[in-house]
Amino acid sequence: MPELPEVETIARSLREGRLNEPSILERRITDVYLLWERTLATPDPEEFKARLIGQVIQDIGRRGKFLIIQLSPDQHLLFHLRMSGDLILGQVEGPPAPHDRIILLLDGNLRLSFNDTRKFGRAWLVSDTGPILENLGPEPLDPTFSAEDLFSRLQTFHRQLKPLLMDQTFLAGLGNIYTDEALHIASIHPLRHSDTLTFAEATRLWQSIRHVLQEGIRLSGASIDWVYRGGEFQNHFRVYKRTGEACPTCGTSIQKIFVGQRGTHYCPNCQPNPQERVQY
DNA sequence: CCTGAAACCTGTCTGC
DNA sequence: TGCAGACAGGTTTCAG
Repeated sequence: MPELPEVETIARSLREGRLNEPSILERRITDVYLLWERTLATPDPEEFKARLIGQVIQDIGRRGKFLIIQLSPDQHLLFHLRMSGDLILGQVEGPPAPHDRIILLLDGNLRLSFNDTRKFGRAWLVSDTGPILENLGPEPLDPTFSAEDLFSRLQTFHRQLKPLLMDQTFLAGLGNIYTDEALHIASIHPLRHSDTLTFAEATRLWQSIRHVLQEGIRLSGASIDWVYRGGEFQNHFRVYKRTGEACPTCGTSIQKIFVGQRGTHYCPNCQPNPQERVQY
């Protein structure tokens, strides 16, 4: 499921609570179950359990698509949800749900489950988040991330624009949905090479990236298929999963192509193909 | 340096 | 109905 807005939505709901769900702040971890070993990246299962039990949750944050649960100044529990991961909080009742991979029991009869159908997700318990997070690019919603920053970074590479935007070392947080949406709003073709964008185009792209991410967060993320629940950004897609439907801007039929092995949706009128532009 | 393919997984949907 | 194949919100690794 998760791109930046979905991870941010989960982080906020765990931190602040929401309807019928309490905050997990200040809760103590009373027990740990590892139901699928490969979900745990580090440390080994025994140490994982021993170091977690008794810890109290101090804060919940996010960096890119990583969800970060801070337990103490030198104990951080990180989750990456990859394609199908989710964190589900509920009362302890009955057996684990299908696809639960890691379960934390919290005081107050609460159960925090890392549920992940496709088993791509990972968890890390580390004293220092540096090695895991240090290669991530800037946070797109950080107030210090400017259009000038994006423009200069784009000029550093001669790469297809969409895969570059989804490269987490270039920019942290965009995935397939929000990249397609941002490129459509900016009227830029996904196959443009990054160093061909003008400053005006880079500025439009910067604005559209921040806009779609903020809208995604405002709408509590996108809920598609069997994964995730609650968000409604999926009702506001302009191009994603709308192949053959009318472009909301000009009415042209939305096209789907593959870019870097990922399904890519765009409007051939609003986002002209660079290879078809007449060269003088 | 850049691109594409494959791998890691399970579930759903489409088409024959 | 059954079954093969394509595809899905991500990332890593390898070949060319």
